[in-house]
Amino acid sequence: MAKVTIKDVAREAGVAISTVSNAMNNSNLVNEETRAKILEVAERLDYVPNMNGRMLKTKRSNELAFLTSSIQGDYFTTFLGSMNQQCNDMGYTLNIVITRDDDVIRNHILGKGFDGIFIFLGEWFREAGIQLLEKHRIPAVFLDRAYSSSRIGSVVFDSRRMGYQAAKYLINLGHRGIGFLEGSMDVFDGVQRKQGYLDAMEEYGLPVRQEFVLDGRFDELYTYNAVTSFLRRREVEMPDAFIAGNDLSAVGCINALKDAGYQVPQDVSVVGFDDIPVAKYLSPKLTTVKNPISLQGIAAVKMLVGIIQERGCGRVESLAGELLVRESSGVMLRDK
Amino acid sequence: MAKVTIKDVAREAGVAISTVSNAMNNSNLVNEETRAKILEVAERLDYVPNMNGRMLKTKRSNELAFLTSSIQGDYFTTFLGSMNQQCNDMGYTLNIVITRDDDVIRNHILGKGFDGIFIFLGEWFREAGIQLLEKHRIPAVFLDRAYSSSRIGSVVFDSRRMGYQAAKYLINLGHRGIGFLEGSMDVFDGVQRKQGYLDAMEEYGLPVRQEFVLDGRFDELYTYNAVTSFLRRREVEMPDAFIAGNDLSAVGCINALKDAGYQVPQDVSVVGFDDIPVAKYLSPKLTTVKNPISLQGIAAVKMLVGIIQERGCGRVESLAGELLVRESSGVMLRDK
DNA sequence: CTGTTGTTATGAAACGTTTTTATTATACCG
DNA sequence: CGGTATAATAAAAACGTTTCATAACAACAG
Repeated sequence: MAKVTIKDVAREAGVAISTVSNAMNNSNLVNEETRAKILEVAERLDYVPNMNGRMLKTKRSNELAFLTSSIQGDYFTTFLGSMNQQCNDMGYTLNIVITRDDDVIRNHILGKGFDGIFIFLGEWFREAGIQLLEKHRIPAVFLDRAYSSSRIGSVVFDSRRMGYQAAKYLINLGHRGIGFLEGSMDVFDGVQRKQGYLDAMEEYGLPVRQEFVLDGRFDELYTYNAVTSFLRRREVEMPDAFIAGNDLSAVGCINALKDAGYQVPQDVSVVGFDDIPVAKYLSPKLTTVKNPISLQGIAAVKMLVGIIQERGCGRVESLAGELLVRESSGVMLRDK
Repeated sequence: MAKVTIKDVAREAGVAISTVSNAMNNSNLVNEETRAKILEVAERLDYVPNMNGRMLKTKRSNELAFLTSSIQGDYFTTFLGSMNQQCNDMGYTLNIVITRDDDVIRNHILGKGFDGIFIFLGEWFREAGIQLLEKHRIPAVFLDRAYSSSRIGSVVFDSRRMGYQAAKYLINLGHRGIGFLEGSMDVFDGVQRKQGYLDAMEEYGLPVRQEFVLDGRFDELYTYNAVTSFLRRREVEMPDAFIAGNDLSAVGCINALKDAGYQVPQDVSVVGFDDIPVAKYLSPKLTTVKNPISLQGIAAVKMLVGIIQERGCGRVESLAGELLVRESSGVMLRDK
C-alpha cells in the first residue's frame, strides 16, 4: 500500500492540501466542521505527516541526538533512561546513536536536522568536532568534558572534588600509603579523579609514590592484571589503600588482592567510583562515590533545551556526588 | 552561520546543482576534474547533504529503528550493542527509541521514513500495531514475540525449550516439588518459559502444585516479596527447587530464602534465566540458562535487512540457549 | 557537409510538507 | 444596493535533494 500523504487526505476530504495542513496543526483558520471531517479522514487513512517534508520546511524537528561511543554498563543505561524521560517531558524525542565513526558523527551533527546534540564520545570526539559545532552554531551539551561557549555547554560530575573527598576520607581513617588506579587519561573523569586524589595528598603533605599509581583503564580485567603484577614485585612496599578510577576497576583490584592472599579491608582498603548496581552485592560491599547520573542527565536536557529555545546559553555545570561508606574500606585506625 | 546546501557548493564550484549531486553520489556521469573540484569545495564548506531533502526524493534512508519500552539492564545493552554493530556492518544506522506512547510509535512507524523497524515493546505494542505494519507494508522484526508474514518476521529465544530443559535438569537431580516463579504473562518469554516447565513436569508425570507457582514479574523485589509471603504460610509444604522467570527474579528468590533461614542449594535449588553478568558473582553463583542475546540481535538485523532488500521474507527464527550449572542448584540426590 | 555517437553538463520536475498570499463567499452597514 | 470588513478556503512558492530528459560539444563515419 502506497504511503498516504497529505494529498490523499485532501482529495478524500474534498479540500485543498493547505486546508488539511492547517487543520492538522490546530490553526484557528479552519472551520470546525471542516476540521472534524479532515481529522476523521486522516484517522481513517492512517495519515501521519511525513517528517522529512515537514522538517524541510520548518527547520525544526523536536528531535535531539545522543551521540555515544558505547552504551555498555549500567552507567549508560541510567543516563539514557533519565535523559529520555526528561526529553519526552520537554516535548522532544531522543535519538540514541552509538558510533565512533567520524563521518557518522558529522552526518548526525550537520545532516539530520537535529535541534541539538548530546555528546558522550570521549576520545572519539576531538577539537575538529568542536570547530564544526561552533562554525555551524549547533546547540550541543557535553557530558564528558568541560567546555562552554554561547551555544555549547557541559554538565559534568565533579570528579575532582569527589576524588579529593575519597582520598581525604581514607587519610582521616589513618591511611598513608594510598595508591591510585587511574582510568583512561583521555577521559575527563579519569583526569579529574586523579587530580582530586593528588590535591588531597598534597594538602595533607603525603608523598605520592609513583609506583603506587597503576593504570587501570576503567576496566575490571585490566586492573586485575595491573594489580596482580604489582603485587608480584615483592620488593615494593604495600599501599594500605587503593582508590580506583571506577567501580569496575575497584572490583578488579579487590579480586587481585584476594587472589594474592590479602584481605579487604583488613589489609587494604578499596574505594571505587560510580556506585554501579552490583556494588552493594559484592563481598565486601564496595565503598564508592555515588555518581548522580540521573541528575546529570536531567540537567543536561534542561541545558540543551534552554540553549535551543534561546532561554539560556552554554556554561559548565558541575554536580557533586556522595561518598557511600560500605565494607571495602575503613578498618584501619591511626595506630596500625 | 546559515546551513550550507548543495546550492552553495554549486555556486562556489561554478557548476549546476545536479552536477554537484552527481559528483557526490559517485555517478560516472561527471568528469574527474570537475568532481575533484566539487569535492574540494564541499569539503571546504563542510557540506553534508540534508537527509530530509534526500529522503524526500529517494524514499530510502538506510536507517533502522529499534523501538523498545526500556533499556534498563544488561539484557538490553547486550542486545543493542550487537545489533548496532551488525547494522553498521550492513550499511545501516540504528536509531534507538525508548517509548511506550502509541503516538510516538505510530510516528516512528509511518512518519520518519525508516527502512525497517525492530520491535521490543512487549505489552506496549498490540494487535492494532501489527495491523498498521501490515497495511502499510513496513518491514519489521519482532524480538519479543513470534509472528510472521511476508514483510514481518521474528527472532526469539526458544524459551519454551529451555524452560523444559531447566526443569528436566532439576528432575534428573532428584527434585520433585519444583516451584515456578513466573514472569509477566503478557511477555512471550514469560509464557514460553512456564510452558516449558509444564511440559517437563507432565512428561515426567509430576503434579504441578498451583501453590508452588508464584508471580515474580521478572522483578527482584516483587519476587522477594512473593517468596517471603509464600514461606510465611507455614502450613504449605516446601518446594525443593524453584525455576525463576529470569535472573533478577532468581536473585529475589534466593534472598528471600536466605532471609527466611533456608540454604541454597542445600535446602532449595534455584535456577534462573538470562545469565546476567552479576550471575557469576553472586553467592551462591547462579545456575541459569544463558540467553544468546548477541546472536539474537545479529540474526534479527540480518532478517530485517533481508526483508528490506527483498532477499528474504518474514519467518520465525528460534534460538537455543545453554544451561549453565553453577552453585545455586544441584545438591539434592535421589535419596533425599 | 550531414548525421551519428559518446561524453559532460544543465534544467526542470518531483518528493511532502508549511506558510504566505490570493481568492471567494458571507455578513454587515450606511 | 454598493462598499467593506470578516471568515474560510485555495493556490503557489519554498525547503534541499535526486533524477530524468535535454543540451552542448567534440569526434568520427559516411
